[in-house]
Amino acid sequence: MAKAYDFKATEQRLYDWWEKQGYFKPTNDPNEPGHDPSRKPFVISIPPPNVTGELHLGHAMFVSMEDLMIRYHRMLGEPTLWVPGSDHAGIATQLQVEKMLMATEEVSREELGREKFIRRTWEWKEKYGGMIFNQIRRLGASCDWSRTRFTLDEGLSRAVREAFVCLYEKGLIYRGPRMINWSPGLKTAVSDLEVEYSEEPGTLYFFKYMLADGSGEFIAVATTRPETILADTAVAVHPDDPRYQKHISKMVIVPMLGREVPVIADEYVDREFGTGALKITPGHDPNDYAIGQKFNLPILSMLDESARVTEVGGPYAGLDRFECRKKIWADMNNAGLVIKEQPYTLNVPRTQRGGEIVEPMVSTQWFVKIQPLADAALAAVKDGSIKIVPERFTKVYYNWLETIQDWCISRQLWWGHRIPVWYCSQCGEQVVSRQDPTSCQKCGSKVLTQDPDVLDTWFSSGLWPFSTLGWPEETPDYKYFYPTSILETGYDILFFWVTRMIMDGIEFTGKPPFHTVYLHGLIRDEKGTKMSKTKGNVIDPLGVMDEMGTDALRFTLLVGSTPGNDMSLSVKKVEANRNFINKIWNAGRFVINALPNAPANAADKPNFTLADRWIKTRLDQLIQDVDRLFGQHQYGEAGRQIYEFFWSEFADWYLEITKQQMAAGSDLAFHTAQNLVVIMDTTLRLLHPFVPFITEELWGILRSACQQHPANFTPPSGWKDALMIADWPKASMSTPMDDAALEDFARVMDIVRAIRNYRTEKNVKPGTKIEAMIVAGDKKSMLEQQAGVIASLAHLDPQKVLITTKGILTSAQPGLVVSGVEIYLTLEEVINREEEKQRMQAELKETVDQINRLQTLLGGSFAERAPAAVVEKEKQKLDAFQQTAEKLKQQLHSMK
RNA sequence: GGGCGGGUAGCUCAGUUGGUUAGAGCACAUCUCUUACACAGAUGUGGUCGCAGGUUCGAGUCCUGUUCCGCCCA
Repeated sequence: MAKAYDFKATEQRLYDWWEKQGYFKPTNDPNEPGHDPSRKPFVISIPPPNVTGELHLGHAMFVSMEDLMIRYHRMLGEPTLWVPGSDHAGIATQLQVEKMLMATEEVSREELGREKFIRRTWEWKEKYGGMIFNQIRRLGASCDWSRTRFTLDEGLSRAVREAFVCLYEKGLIYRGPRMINWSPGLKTAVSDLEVEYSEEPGTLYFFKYMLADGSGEFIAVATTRPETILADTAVAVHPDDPRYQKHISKMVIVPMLGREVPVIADEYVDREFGTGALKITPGHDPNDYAIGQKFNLPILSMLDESARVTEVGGPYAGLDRFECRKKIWADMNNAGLVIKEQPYTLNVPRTQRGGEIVEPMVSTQWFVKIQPLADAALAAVKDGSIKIVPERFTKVYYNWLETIQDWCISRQLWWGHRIPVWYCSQCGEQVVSRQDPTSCQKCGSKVLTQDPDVLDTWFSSGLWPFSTLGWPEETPDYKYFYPTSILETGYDILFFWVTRMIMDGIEFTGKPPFHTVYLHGLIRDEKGTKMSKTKGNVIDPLGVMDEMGTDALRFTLLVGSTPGNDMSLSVKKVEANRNFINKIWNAGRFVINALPNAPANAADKPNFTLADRWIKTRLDQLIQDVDRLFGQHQYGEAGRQIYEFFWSEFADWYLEITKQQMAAGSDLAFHTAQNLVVIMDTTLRLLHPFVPFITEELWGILRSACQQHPANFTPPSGWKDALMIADWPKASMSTPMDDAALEDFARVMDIVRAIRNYRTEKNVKPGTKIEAMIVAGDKKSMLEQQAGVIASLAHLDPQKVLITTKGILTSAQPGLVVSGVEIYLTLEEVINREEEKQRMQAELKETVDQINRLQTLLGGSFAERAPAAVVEKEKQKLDAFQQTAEKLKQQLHSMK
């Protein structure tokens, strides 16, 4: 075995082997004979990455997290399925392909035409769409690739149609002109969720709305967008505002256009803002739209799909929206209508993709009437059918669903699921159909035109947990694996995706699509800022894996994060975990190399040493803790505990001690070897969901090393063909735990640490073996048995370690007092009596401080009110401190 | 404006039924190539747990207020 773990020589090989062996496929497959439907499966559907996507840390996070869950449940023996797939990402993909076509062939989408463009996009998808999957494989993802799905596949497209038609038939989908968010660059509508607001410096423009009665009076109005004056259809004031009451119901003149519009009164108007008078543009502002509806105002659209001024804008027609703003303001200035300008912070709506300014516009689009679906989704969480982890997101979920608006689902794109609606050019009938119709159902005309729009990508993603399993067909997969178990994803797509899946799941299948939603945090750079390409602070997970290995990255992501909280990632952290991986390797190497040195068999039953008992007890505790933490979705904490156990207890202490036990030969060596195998095997199992590669590799070597040994050292559950399908550990020992072993070993550790500390303080070379006497009182026999252990770990001369009941000092030697025992080290050459006295006095002072603290504590109401066990614990501490103080005093006295 | 999260060692972060001397990694200092590992071992330095109150025998942990940072929603 190599001295350091070589992940490069391991990862790909193991992954291919796992896959070839079929381990990623579920056991108890419903499509195979002998399927038992009563066994409960564990199922996750992957959050589908975009086909355009390249692996980033967000992917690495969810893959690591979900693979952990999947591997854990697989080892628990459950039929386990992780369904992979990707989504077609309408806008992103279309943009990418357009860009590519422009760059390589200088041809635009429009020049190519819809059909050809779609064909080219499919070609592009076939070529590059699998890239992300290969990158996900590198992370060790144990998903069932034979069940890979894509949202535009035939089956999933059928699901989309079914869903659309179902909703339509129930009256939950409608089409009509509404105020929507329009992206002039992409020339499509986007949903409310796809708009992000950013605070930006802008200007508040004050101007005059002249009264139409020729009186020369005017109403001063402030706006952030002067160009929209062109589409104003009213001026609104507050009904109780004394400044404007006299103007209510009069007409005013739209600047530059001369149209007359009414002055209306509505309590919506904020008297404090601007001048207290508001221009109303129902065609270009969501709030004004609502007022327009209320007062039945005409809606004027002064911008076209490219955000250029329409004929509504009269002389300004044809201008871009921002050019128009400048021009009209200049003209108004010349006309004496301008009052002033003042700096103002705007809340600018921008598209999530591309970042251009979104234009609120009235447009005819398709919508889902969402409230009925939202109500059901709310109920599912409220009644506990679905649990959200961490729980605090439940509130966010409620709040969003309670204030939800109808969902604009049509997009003016080509890449996506085309809306299954046809219009008859003869009679104007609207045909909504699961199958492409050949003739109009009303007049029989064969001249039908399909709606040109496609559906929002999230419309298909919302069906994902069941569409991937075959719905609307009642396939064996759907029947057995649906509903799924846990939905794991980042909290940033709680609204986009999670709530939609819940709504759709309940609506279409009658069941919540999963029982638990686990949300992880976002990954930021080491300064805690969001990673972005423009900032150049992106850490590429592939690069990290190339450098440090997959396991190091996975462990960092899994253990460095707590549920729902963002984490910052730095290469340093990954490096630390790379070191841990190497530690595992070397500990494993030690165990494996120890096996040939163990005798072929033992003459007697094991007579476990204190160290053996201690480590096994600790292992049992660990197993229990890990199970408990996994049960609470505290995966990171579980990983930290395994790490601590492995490094600070197993490797630092137990392995060191077994060197002696192995060297002793005979039965002790045999049972030690066996014990080493048990601990190693068990920790590898516990670690496997976190770091699958190193553990699988090492476990395989361990297994063959065991099998080469005459005694075989077979674990109770036998050797499986692979660790990834091996059994999850069970705590072996009965309760109560071996508390005596924990306590005694803690004492041994204290003694060893005290001696090491003292040696370092006195600059004793590690090679110098020193003589020691330990005055152990009633711990004599226990410590006598541990004398060898203490000697070797503390570098004492094993021939000259004396354990006694009482101190029999030949000379006044300085001693250490720890854990109720006194330690006298023979270090004549380095002893400075004054120094020693000072050290001991300092220790005594500290001890006395503790005694005082505890006496005060125990003398107060604590002793009466606190639980007896807690009080007892403190009493024991006091007792120990008192003994220590007594011993220190005696020693100081004898040094005089 | 409403909601949520965070503020713990120089840095990055754990600390989930409140238990009385608050942990890790990194960094730093000293020593050691002791036959698993220098991607290591040993030892050490370092914290009034944002601030102010409160509940409690006991608060990093619960409550109230407050400040700063971040996020989400409107």
